Amino acid sequence: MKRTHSCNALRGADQGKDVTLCGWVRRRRALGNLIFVDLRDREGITQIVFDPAAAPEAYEVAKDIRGEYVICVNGKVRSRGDQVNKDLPTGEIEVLASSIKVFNTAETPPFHLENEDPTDDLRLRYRYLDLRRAHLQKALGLRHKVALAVRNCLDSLGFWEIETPVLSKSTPEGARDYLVPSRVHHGKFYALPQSPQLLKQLLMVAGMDKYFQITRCFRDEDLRAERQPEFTQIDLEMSFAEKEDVFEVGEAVMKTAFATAGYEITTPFPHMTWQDAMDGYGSDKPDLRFGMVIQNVTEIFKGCAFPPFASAILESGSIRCIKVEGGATLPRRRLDELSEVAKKEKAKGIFWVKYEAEGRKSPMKGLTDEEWAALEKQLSPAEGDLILLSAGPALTACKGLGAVRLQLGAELKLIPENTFAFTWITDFPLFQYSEEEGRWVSEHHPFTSPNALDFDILESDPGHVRSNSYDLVINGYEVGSGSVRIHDSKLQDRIFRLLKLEPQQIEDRFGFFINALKYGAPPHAGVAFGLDRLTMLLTGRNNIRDVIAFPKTLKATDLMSDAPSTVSPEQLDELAIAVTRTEEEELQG
RNA sequence: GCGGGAGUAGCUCAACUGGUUAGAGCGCCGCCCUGUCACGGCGGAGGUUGCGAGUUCAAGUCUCGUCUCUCGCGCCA
Repeated sequence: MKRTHSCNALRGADQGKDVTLCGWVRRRRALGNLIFVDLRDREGITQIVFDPAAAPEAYEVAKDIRGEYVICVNGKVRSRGDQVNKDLPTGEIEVLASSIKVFNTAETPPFHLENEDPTDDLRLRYRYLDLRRAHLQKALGLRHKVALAVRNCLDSLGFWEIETPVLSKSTPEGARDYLVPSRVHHGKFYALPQSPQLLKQLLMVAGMDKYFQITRCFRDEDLRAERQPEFTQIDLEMSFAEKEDVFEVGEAVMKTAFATAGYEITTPFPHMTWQDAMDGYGSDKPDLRFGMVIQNVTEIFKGCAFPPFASAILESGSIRCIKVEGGATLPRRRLDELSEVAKKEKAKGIFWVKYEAEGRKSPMKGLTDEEWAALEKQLSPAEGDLILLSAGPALTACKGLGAVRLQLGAELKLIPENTFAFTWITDFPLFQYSEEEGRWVSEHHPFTSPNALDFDILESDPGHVRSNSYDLVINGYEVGSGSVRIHDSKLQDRIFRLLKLEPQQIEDRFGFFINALKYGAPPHAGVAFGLDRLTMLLTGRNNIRDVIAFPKTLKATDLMSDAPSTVSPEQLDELAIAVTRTEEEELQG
């Protein structure tokens, strides 16, 4: 029996057709001498009827089928008359079975495929069953469509998809690498790419002009809800391009991706400097779906007698605040909790002012009438509002309030559903001082071009050098990241030296790359978008696992196949590798 | 590495202040039922309360340790 239709294909107009459907038994309902089966495949559900009067042999077989059996049914489409099932696209019809073939039986699944998500470990252990569930089938279908549309979009813009190796060279600046031992060269290792960064730049040197690749990247770092050890990037690079050119391409890609999911979006996207993002939202990935912008009120409290403010200003700190509309109803206990949230970001805790019917209420004592008046002039609080203030170094005060802002945004339901707020964040600092390593390290990666305006302070004031880089932020998620690259080997060398890399280290790790820059490297720029996070946003989920077929746990294990696992002594010997301690030994102490 | 949450029947959960034989819904098995679609009715099976110690006359419940999953911080150029 060859399948003629999907389980979501048949409609009222198909009445009388002979069809063959294949799929899984979603549910069987036996009513004495009549059996209904909901047959499910990737596309949808069709009701099958087994009637002993019409097909006694098929009916006998159908008596014994159970949930998740794999069957093929031959039959005739017929109308359900006035018994339409409005919940199904195929609800107007059913198929009266004339014959049935059972391809395979199935054990009772360990969880209900129709209900809410069961616990995560169970889902991952039986991922092949979890994937039969509608939301995952939809997500993977959409992911495919998005990737396809993006490929076509980039092709139409003149980009070529070029593959780069997965077995590549370790580049210890940045995230931990996944290593692959070499059998041929004992003691040497390949690394799985954290991104195809250097190779795509070399493709620019090679004259490929416009490159893209939808490719897997690997980072051996601790995981989060939106972070997996291996993930897929829409990676692209273009020659003779400035950041505006990358924005244009990136916006075209986003427009295509969102259109695939049925969302019309507006381009170009707004821009915001890193400094403005930190000042206004306390984050380099601000969620712009709601307001509650952080304000600077330092000027108002210059010379203030309130000790926490006075000492903050004395230490050249800053006083920042947010106005929480309708927040005056928050109980004292909740305000204390929010203060803890701010403290987790190393802020000093927050002070509050409530505007109630009886008037202003606040534990802050010793503020003058002028100071109150100035604060209220700037924030114009209405009755029922709450003002939260944080004093201290500007960055930590903002980060603390930013964390509070996010919690309140969710708690007070200020975040509209099904909306997308896009922003390019620009002008990141190029370097960040690492106390741990006692040197400046790249904020982004060491191939990022500094802002030309800051060339002359590169060595003298590295902390204030801005980079020619940009992130695409959507709804508080970093969905893309890119930069204009350094294409001058002398400048690249200067950056490496500034990062205190030894000449020998530079030569060993990046020598081939610096060398390539000497052979006619064009100016170039690029960006990479996270396909997983993008699809996650498009499906309205908040976990990346829901758009990946076979994801790993937060501890980077695969519960289904039990990877990672031990290997045989023979395998290790062939690689000249000795395991000095195992997880089990470490656990025993 | 740090902090929070969860772990009780196949699944989702309940079990008060430590106290009877650890329950419910769904699922599963059997019988009945010709228009169901979360079918219905009757009956039944099913438990090492994650694991290990401890306190107690008595532990699902309290204490300590540990494992797994998860959320966040650090980390993630």
